[in-house]
Amino acid sequence: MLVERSTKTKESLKMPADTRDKILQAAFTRLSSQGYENTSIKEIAEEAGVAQGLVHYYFKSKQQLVLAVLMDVCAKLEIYGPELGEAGALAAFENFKSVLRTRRDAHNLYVELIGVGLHDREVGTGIRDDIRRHRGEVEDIARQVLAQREVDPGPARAIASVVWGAILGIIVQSLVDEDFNSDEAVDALAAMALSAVYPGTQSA
Amino acid sequence: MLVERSTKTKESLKMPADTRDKILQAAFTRLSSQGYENTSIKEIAEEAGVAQGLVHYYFKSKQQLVLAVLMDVCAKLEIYGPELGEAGALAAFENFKSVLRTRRDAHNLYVELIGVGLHDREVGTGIRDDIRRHRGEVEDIARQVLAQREVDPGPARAIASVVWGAILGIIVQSLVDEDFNSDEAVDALAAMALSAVYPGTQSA
Amino acid sequence: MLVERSTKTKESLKMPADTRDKILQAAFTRLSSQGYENTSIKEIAEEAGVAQGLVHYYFKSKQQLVLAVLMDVCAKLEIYGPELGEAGALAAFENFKSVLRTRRDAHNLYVELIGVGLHDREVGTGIRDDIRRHRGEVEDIARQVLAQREVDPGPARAIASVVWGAILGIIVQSLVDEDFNSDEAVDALAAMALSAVYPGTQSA
Amino acid sequence: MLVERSTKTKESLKMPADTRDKILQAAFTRLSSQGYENTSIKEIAEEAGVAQGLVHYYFKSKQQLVLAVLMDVCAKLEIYGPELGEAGALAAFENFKSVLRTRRDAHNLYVELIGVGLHDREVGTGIRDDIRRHRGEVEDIARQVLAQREVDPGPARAIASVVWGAILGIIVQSLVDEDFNSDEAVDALAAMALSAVYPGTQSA
DNA sequence: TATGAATGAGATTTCATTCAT
DNA sequence: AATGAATGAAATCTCATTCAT
Repeated sequence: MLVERSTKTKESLKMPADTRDKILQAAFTRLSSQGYENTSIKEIAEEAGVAQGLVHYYFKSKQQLVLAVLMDVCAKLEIYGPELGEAGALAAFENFKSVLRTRRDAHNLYVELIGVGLHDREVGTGIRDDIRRHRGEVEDIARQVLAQREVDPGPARAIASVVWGAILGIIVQSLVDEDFNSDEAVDALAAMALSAVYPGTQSA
Repeated sequence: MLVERSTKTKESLKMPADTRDKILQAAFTRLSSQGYENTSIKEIAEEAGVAQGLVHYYFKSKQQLVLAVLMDVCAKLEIYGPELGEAGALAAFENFKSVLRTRRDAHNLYVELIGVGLHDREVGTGIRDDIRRHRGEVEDIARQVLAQREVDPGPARAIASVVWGAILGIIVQSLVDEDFNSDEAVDALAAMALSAVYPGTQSA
Repeated sequence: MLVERSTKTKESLKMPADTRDKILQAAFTRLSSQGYENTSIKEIAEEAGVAQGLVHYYFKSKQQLVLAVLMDVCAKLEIYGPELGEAGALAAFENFKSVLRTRRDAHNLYVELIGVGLHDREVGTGIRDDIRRHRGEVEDIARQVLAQREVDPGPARAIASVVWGAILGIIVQSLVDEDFNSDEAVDALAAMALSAVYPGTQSA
Repeated sequence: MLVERSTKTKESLKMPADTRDKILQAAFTRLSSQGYENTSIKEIAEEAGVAQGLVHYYFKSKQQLVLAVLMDVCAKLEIYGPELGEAGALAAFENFKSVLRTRRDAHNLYVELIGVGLHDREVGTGIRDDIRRHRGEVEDIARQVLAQREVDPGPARAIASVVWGAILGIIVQSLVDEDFNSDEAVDALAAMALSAVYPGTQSA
């Protein structure tokens, strides 16, 4: 929606969206590298090159600002492509491996905000909805695969819970432990997810 | 309350450990329910029923106190029993299902401290070591199962990365989303983990 | 000065006086209900439905705006009618009883501005002049009554000080204390004022 | 209660009450001379010679501090002596005349806090209770006088409303208008109050 | 060991005012 | 006349930490 405003061809106009974006960018930069509580509004304003008060002009509170940043981040974590079924799943896992390397900053912020969300209603809701959305997407893929294999689609939800959980857990491990071999882990997850589709049917 | 200390049943010395524990307990209570940054030393002291200054007598800083609490929490998250091999794995998964319900407070704190650890060297190290230890234990079990089945134990580490990751991810989802069906998820994880042991060999 | 502008031929032009008045009205509404320091220019602008900057276009500063509002309010506190002498006094007291009910908002603002005026030169001057004017009007009536009764008009000023003081004090009590019986108080004041005219002559 | 602590003969003890009092004194000084909104916690701390944070250590908020100061001020406004009946009334009026000169600072603060109290629940309650108390005391005196004169004590409350109202109004006028002759006003009030006791009986 | 007063830095937030358009 | 983005100062409040007793 912000984009619409910047698509105005007349570049001479005051473009408040630019300022808002500058602040959002600055907030993301600082928050992802320093953490939620170690980042002050003052620092964000400095990073953005604007007066401190302006941050509150665009975002009512620090919480609201963080929430806006979170929404941006969530979008950046998308790992699914256009392909469907098993091919789509494999492509997504492949993509995830590279995202794990290129989006460390976003992951950093995301994981920290999970923690923040545990004690902050609004952030918590944002995180929860994002997790639900992602899990839902994984469930769709699982359902497609199960359909391809012509077996009971029942366990799709449970499988999605595990797969998305493992994705979260792999993200955490790769952030926390510099020695963690994330490629190996993602490959194993892919194998387990795709092979386990059958047995899951019986046990769930 | 202070009087208890005068029950110097053992050596004539005062027993500071009592006080220290009281503070640790209080810190855990408050931290797990309110979060790291929403909990002040003053509140912890009040919860423990001691003077504010005493907290700094036992713990050099808030960070050190949190670190000490973290160690306690890590111990509480143990899910493995004495059994070995596949039976041990199944028992651990069973146990995990109940721990998910009974240790919400510990999980809350743990997950938040993962976030804190991303920007705090000391907490980060504590978390990382704990995660490595857990993953190592899972790896041991995986190795036992693979041995039982007389197949290549090579993928044990990768499997452990996925399984422990999924455990973390399931913890997060159960904390964040009140509608999350964690039993279903753990059952699916158990099925995937135990059935997928074979295919993992080829793909990793 | 407002009048001059509105003497523009009539309705064909945009009527800035309208805007100015809108702002004044909005300021009165907010100030009287929220208080001086709890009301921001931004709120007043919103209440008036104009841009924030426009408030400063019409009023150099918040102080000036408040001063303008004060003038309006003062006019609204008039309690004297056209009648003279004792009849005029009685009518004024009667009128005061109903004003106490219908102008609570104006009284609210007035009383608060008395407080503000104690530490703000300009507001203080406005309040002082208004009080002097009111007291002068009371003094006129007192003088008429004393003349009617053919006694020394000397104590008129002192009586006015008391009567106007009591009016202020009754306003305050009726604002501050929801259980205050203002009718009873005003009746007593009327009785005391009119009966005391004689004895006052001796003691003052 | 604070006094008790300072009555400890051992003057070597840390006397927190001293610090609290220092802050209260400083707050009164600044508030009465600069006004509620023009006085910052920082200034009060400086006036008291303590760190800013200490003010919040003793008083949870600025509001609470002001409330505490208000209580002190209310005590200082007492104008009644030990005498009873008409003599007591006359003495109180006499006393009031000098208090008007000597307690300008307290009156300043009191009047401003009436204004503040209109939009601040807690301050408002404090003011209301104080006004009720004072009015009650005046009512007692009025009742004594009426009893002395053996007439109906019914109008005592109404008379008190007027007399205390006039006292408030005279305070305001003497603060706001440097030319106001307060002695003259108080004398007139005394005369009106004492002479009007009779007619009031009939009219109220 | 234990207390709690005292410190001082820093964080969020509010707001009157200015200014370019 | 009108807009609303932008500024910068200041205010309240919180808090980890220190220190004298």
